[in-house]
Amino acid sequence: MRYGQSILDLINHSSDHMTAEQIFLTLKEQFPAVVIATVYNNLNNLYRQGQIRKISMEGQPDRYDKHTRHDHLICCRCGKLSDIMISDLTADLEKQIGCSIESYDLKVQYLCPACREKETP
Amino acid sequence: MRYGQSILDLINHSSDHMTAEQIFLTLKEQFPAVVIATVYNNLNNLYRQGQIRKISMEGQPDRYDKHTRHDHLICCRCGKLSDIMISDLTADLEKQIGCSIESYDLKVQYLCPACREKETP
DNA sequence: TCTGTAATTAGAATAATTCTAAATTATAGG
DNA sequence: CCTATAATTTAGAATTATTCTAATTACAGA
Repeated sequence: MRYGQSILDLINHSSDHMTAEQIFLTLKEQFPAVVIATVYNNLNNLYRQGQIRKISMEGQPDRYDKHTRHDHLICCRCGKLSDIMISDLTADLEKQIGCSIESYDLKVQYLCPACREKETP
Repeated sequence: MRYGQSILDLINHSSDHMTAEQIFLTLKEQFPAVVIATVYNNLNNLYRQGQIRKISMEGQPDRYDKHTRHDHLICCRCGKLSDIMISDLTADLEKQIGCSIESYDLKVQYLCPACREKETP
C-alpha cells in the first residue's frame, strides 16, 4: 500500500467527510500518476482493517471518515454533514437487545442553523 | 400513481426490507407490464411524502421499509438486517444537541445468533 | 367527447464502484 | 547485488443501481 498512509492521513487530518473522488483529487496534487481505482483499493483495505469508517448517505457517493467514536448530524434541508459527540449508547443498547454488540451508527437529522435562518423570514 | 398503493401495501405488509428490484419482481406478478423505472418513480414519491423509509447500506442497493418508528440490527458477518425497537432517543438527543431534531436513524452492528454459532465450534 | 395533466413505458444515459490484465514496484533469499 | 515472487498500481473496460428523456397511455373534468 504505497498510498495507504497518505490516504489515512488525509482522512484523519481533515474535518470534511470526503468522497473517494475528493480524496483522489487531493492525492493527485502530490502524486499526479495516481488513479482512482487505487484510491478505492486503498480505501477498501483501510476499511476492512477497521482504520476508517464509511458513511453511506442516500443517493450520494460514500464518504470516508476517521475511526474515532462520534456520531453524525445531517441537515434535512441542505444535506450538510457534521460531527457530534453523543454519549456512548453501547451499554444501554446491549441491555435492551440482550447481547453484546459490535458497534453502532447514529445519524441525526435536523435543520441546520443556516437553513433555519432561511425558513423563518 | 397507479401503482403507489400496491407498492405501499407491499412494503407495509412484508417484514423484509426489499430492494427496488425485489419490489419490481413482486409487483410484476400482478402487473406484468410494469417497468422498473415506474417502481423507482413511485418509491421516490412515497419517500418524499414521508410514507416509507429508505435504508442505505454500504455497497448494497437501497432498501425500503415501513415508516413506523423502529431501529435496525445488522449482522456484521452475514449482513442480515432485522428490526428492533430501542427506546425513543429523541428527547435525549435534543437535550444533548441543544435544538430540536427532525428524526434519527440508528443501526446496530452485532453478530447474529446463526453466525455466533459458526464462530464458536 | 374533447382536452390537459399526470403516470407509465422503453430504453438510453449516468455515475459510482469494481474488475481484469498487464506493468510496475517492493521484498526476501541466495 | 541479483533474481524470483509477491503485492500494488495502472489503464481502461465492465457492472450495477438509479435517473432521465421522449413517446405513449390513462384519467378527470369541462
